[in-house]
Amino acid sequence: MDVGEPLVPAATVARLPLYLRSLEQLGEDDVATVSSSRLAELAGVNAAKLRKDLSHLGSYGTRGVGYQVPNLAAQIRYELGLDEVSPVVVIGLGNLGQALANHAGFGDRGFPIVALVDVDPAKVGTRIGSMTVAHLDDLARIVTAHDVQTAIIATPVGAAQAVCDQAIEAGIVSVLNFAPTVLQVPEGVALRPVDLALELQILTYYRPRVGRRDENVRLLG
Amino acid sequence: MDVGEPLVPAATVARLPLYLRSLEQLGEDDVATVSSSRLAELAGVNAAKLRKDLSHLGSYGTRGVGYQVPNLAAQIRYELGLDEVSPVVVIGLGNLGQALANHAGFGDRGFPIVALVDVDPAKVGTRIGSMTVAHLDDLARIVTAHDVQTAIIATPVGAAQAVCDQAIEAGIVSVLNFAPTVLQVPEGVALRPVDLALELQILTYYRPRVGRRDENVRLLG
DNA sequence: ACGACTTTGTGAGCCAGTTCACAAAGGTTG
DNA sequence: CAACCTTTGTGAACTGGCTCACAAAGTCGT
Repeated sequence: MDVGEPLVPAATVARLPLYLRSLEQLGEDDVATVSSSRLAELAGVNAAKLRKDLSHLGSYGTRGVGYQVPNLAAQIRYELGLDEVSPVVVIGLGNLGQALANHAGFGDRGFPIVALVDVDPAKVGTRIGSMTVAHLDDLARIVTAHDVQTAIIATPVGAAQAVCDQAIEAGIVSVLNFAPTVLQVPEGVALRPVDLALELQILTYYRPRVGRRDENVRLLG
Repeated sequence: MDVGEPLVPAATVARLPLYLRSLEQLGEDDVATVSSSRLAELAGVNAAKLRKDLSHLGSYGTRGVGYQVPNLAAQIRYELGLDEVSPVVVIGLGNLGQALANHAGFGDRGFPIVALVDVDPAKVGTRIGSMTVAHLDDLARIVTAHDVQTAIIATPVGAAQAVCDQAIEAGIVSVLNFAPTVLQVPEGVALRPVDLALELQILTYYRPRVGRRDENVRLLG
């Protein structure tokens, strides 16, 4: 477990930010150390799973005591690549895009939004929050100027693939897609889809309903 | 595979809305029938997996032809419980909450937002889109009046658990949580967390980086 | 009516991820 | 300093989900 570089399983990677979130909350309360069982409780996962997850990043807790809160947080940040700030561009400024542009949660957690882009002439040039909307054609210039690697796509479905292609062409290597459609990206580009209505649809299945087996009604990852 | 009621695996349930989305797109183009391989391609999954998923809902395709598009869509809708419209209330009208309130994607897909709720006196009484913001204290009344079962929580972290408890008290049985914190809900209430910054953090791990193993750079569910 | 072709539905094997349970490691106390 | 207590790190068993591959079922052209 430390040959070359240990490979972290996808399921673990998806949970590391969750642990980090809890650790940051603990840090704000000046808690110096935390046990796996307590941290697992905060993160809403099983303690054994948490320990196994942490073992993948070669983390050192102290037996009998637990983990150093700031220490472990730093290790997770390093592993995820969060040790430096990642500027983000938002593409598509409909309702959702505008909200995401204003959403403080991104900047607070290391993803400042540094540019906004759209194609609609009615939107280009207007100000949203403290930024001016640029035209999609300027994307390549913006990406280079701000060294942006991450794009949030919030365009209509019809435009999403073309916009995505253009963003990758401009140098984007990491895409968070809010358009409810499947995007194709070349090898070497990271993509994550987020479909808000789809989440509600999943919830609906688990919502208790009459005349249906409802044993499996519970919370889910 | 049809004794009593077949139980659908969680992984399958999470994909059904994805299939439905593709089917609805096909339907708009008046495509009558689709093969598993084509549908799988559209949904971005493996064809065998798609067929196994559909087999869980006892769906009948025709060998040599494929699936009837409207038919299969209806079956998935039924299985998920989407055969009737589910009104939703948004709680917490900061930046994100306001955007979600205006987001057309919910109403379009069967989840009309029928009420907005906040505690801030500066917000209560103001209009957002076509709705007036009500006070959190009115939640129980609203839930009963509109027969709302689903709440979207978009409050700050500090308020989220209390608000969630209150919503459940008021009769909510299905919660989509945008506050970046773990919520506890009683048995019988369905909960799904959505943490937008967390998605970016996961992306960051898979984004190609120098001086790091980067073999596993690809798209992920 | 029959043969060629397409595509489904699924058994079997496989792989990843989860849980269990415990030995080893460190701290702490008398 | 030794016995005790807590908590980690992990091997081993297990579970669920994924993929493969193919027989069965159906269509379509002739």
